[in-house]
Amino acid sequence: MLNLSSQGSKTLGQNRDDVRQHNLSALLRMIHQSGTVSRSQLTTSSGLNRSTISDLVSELQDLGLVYETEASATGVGRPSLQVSASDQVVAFAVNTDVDAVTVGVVSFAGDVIAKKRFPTANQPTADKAASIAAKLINELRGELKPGTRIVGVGVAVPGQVRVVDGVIRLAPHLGWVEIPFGPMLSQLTGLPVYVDNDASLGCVAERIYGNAKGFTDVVYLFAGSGGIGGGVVVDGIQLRGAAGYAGELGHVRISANAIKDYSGLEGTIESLVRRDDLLDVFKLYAATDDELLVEISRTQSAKAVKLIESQIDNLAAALGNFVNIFNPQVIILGGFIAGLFARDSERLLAGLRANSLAAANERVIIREGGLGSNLLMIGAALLPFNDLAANPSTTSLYPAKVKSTKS
Amino acid sequence: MLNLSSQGSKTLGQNRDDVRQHNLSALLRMIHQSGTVSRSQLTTSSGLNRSTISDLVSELQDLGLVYETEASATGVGRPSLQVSASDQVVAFAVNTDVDAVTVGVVSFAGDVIAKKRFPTANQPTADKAASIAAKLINELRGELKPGTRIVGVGVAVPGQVRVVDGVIRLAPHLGWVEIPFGPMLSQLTGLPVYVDNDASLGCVAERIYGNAKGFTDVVYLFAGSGGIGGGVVVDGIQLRGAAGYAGELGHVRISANAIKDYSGLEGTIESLVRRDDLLDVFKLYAATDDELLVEISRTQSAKAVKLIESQIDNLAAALGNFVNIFNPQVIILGGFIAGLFARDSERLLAGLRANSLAAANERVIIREGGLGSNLLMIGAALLPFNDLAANPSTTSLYPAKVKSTKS
DNA sequence: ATAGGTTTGTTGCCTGTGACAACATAATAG
DNA sequence: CTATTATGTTGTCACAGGCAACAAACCTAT
Repeated sequence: MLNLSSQGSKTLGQNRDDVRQHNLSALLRMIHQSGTVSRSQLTTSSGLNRSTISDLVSELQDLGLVYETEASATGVGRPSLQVSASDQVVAFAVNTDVDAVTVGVVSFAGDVIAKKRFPTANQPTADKAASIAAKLINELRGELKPGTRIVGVGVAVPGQVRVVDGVIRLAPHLGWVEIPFGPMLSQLTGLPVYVDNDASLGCVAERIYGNAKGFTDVVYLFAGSGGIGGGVVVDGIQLRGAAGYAGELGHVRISANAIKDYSGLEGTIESLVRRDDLLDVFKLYAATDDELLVEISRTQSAKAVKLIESQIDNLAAALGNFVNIFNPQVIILGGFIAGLFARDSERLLAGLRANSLAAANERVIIREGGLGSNLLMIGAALLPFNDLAANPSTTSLYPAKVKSTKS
Repeated sequence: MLNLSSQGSKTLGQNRDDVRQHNLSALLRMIHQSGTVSRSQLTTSSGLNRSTISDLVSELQDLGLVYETEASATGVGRPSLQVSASDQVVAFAVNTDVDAVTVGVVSFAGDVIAKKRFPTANQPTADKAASIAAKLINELRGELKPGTRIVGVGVAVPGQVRVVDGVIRLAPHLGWVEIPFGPMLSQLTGLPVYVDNDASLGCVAERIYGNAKGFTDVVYLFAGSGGIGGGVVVDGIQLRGAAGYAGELGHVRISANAIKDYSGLEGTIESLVRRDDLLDVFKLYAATDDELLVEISRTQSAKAVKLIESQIDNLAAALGNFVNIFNPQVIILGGFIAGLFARDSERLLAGLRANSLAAANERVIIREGGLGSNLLMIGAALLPFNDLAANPSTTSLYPAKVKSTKS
């Protein structure tokens, strides 16, 4: 019941059935990512014929994945029909964090319909987290409108995930090692479960719905209480590597410093740009990100400023590396490092220029993330949705109400 | 006359003509990369029907790109026809280096048919290099067998290249800045010219013909007198980035050290793992790579050993970063760093483990490059050949003998 | 040798898919 | 109200690949 998403298209040969699937899939992906598109837009951007689009869209409609509405006229000529992603098709998004398990319902149109957060006293064990997630999923499943169909469950985990089989190899903050979380949750819910690293999913979410929308080459860096995670999109495709561990940007070494990070590596960004250090200097304990960002932006304390400048310099060195390695169009910053950038963007940009090749850094755009608290819900839900978009006519969907418990 | 190779397949829609092109292209790529394949192998690995393969192969044959031969029987059943890449179709490969301009003739089958090296006293200017390259190309062009057809010219440059238009942004060792080398050479030869970074091309060459053959996720690192360059293949596709500057692995910072590398960046691998330092300690001046490798392998001098160990440790830190970032299946080392690995592979592997996440490093294979002195010839020739393979029926070829000079 | 089995090449026919053209429909412009 | 423009719809067509039947070339066994 565990699926692996096929994103790298290695179509060596292509028989004729594949063409239909490919076109169906391409259209569905466009509709999914836009939410709503007109049929004429689909025609122009796909290069297919009007009549073909008509045929394909009605097939997607028959599958219940999209619906058409008449649009009010905007110009000359007959107004084109608007095609929208169905809000009757949903995925569950799960985020297992140190202090809570969060489950959301995300529609195929990209909206977070519902969200439940279950706080935990300490880091939950994997078993505990799985049963909490399953419980929340079942509650939310019961609250769905009748007729709603479920694609599957996407899980965002702060750790290294073997994507093919949903095994969490190491989640240092949770203390999880070699946990087959995907199969576990699949067993409990009877739904297909997909698991990936949280920052990688954040990157993909920002690329499709957020501040990296429209770019093909994106570097994403997220810094939270659990260290620094990263994600990369190369030529429009998520960087996964051989087994799915690629994009561990927080553990990139930039210094011979012997301070270790949460995964035991020395001199990495994660070890040098620490949220706790900021909290210490501000004498804040257990602050929210918003409170921390306010302090970063307004502090005048010499000690705090010095720390901030040091963190900016280290961040700049790391970003310089990423620019040399990936030559991205845009770098998205999430978490408190976005605050560092906001505090002194000139210093960060100067450091970036000093640490990277001119040709590669001359056009890089640095931005904060744009998706806020729904980032991981949207990102995790993209896992099942991507699989649906890849095989629109063969992916099986699951009903809102559970009739019989099947494993 | 300057072409840009289309490797990232962003086929949103797909009309029916595209299918034929796609299949033709897929077959041709298989034949190109294998040199010779049987038709039955093409059938099984493409998934297409026997009759379709027959049809497609005869079209490729009509285009003069491949030819068929009868094979001696190897087992039960009718022996399958062998399909080979034509050796009547060639590309020129150019390498502009500090001490010479080298031009080779590479057949579509992957063999280096001829090679001419033109030594230069100092670093040549770009104009000089272009005219030398054009002269060598014209000489070699005259020596081609009649009937040979030319796909184009591929240029490997030690520097940052904007791939789309063949402009060399910065080649520090050559002292070239903002040189439209592609258009210049295209003007002089009347042939389409493709330009890319040398190490990136080396990576692709190793992946297709060398020691990374068959792998989809490859990191390549080459260290020579001109510093350290890198190339990356992700999910079977060359990492290029937004403008083609991606993969500058030599300029990745691993230390806060203030030593600058050839591009002016501090604390990078290129600044810490230097060929000149080794030459100094061995009291070698202007040694060849082979001589240097012998010294590295046999030296017992305490000072030399200490330097080697320090270089290995720095190399390990860099490779650890790449493992965390790319999660590759294999890392290929070229130049004198292959000698470092051979000298003490245990130390390098231990350092790699200390500097990367266990999940990502557990299956990495480290190897030396396998293509030797023809590496860059083969790599550069892949640029025009890739374009040919992408559009087999529409790419125009050029005759061996120049009838009229056309710009 | 000869027959039978196996694998592959070839040929003719069929099917599915998208292109295309003609027409219908719905908006704007005057 | 007509002309123009853009889009949806319908029927026909072309073409690529699948498929089945047959032929060809190899091996093995008797």
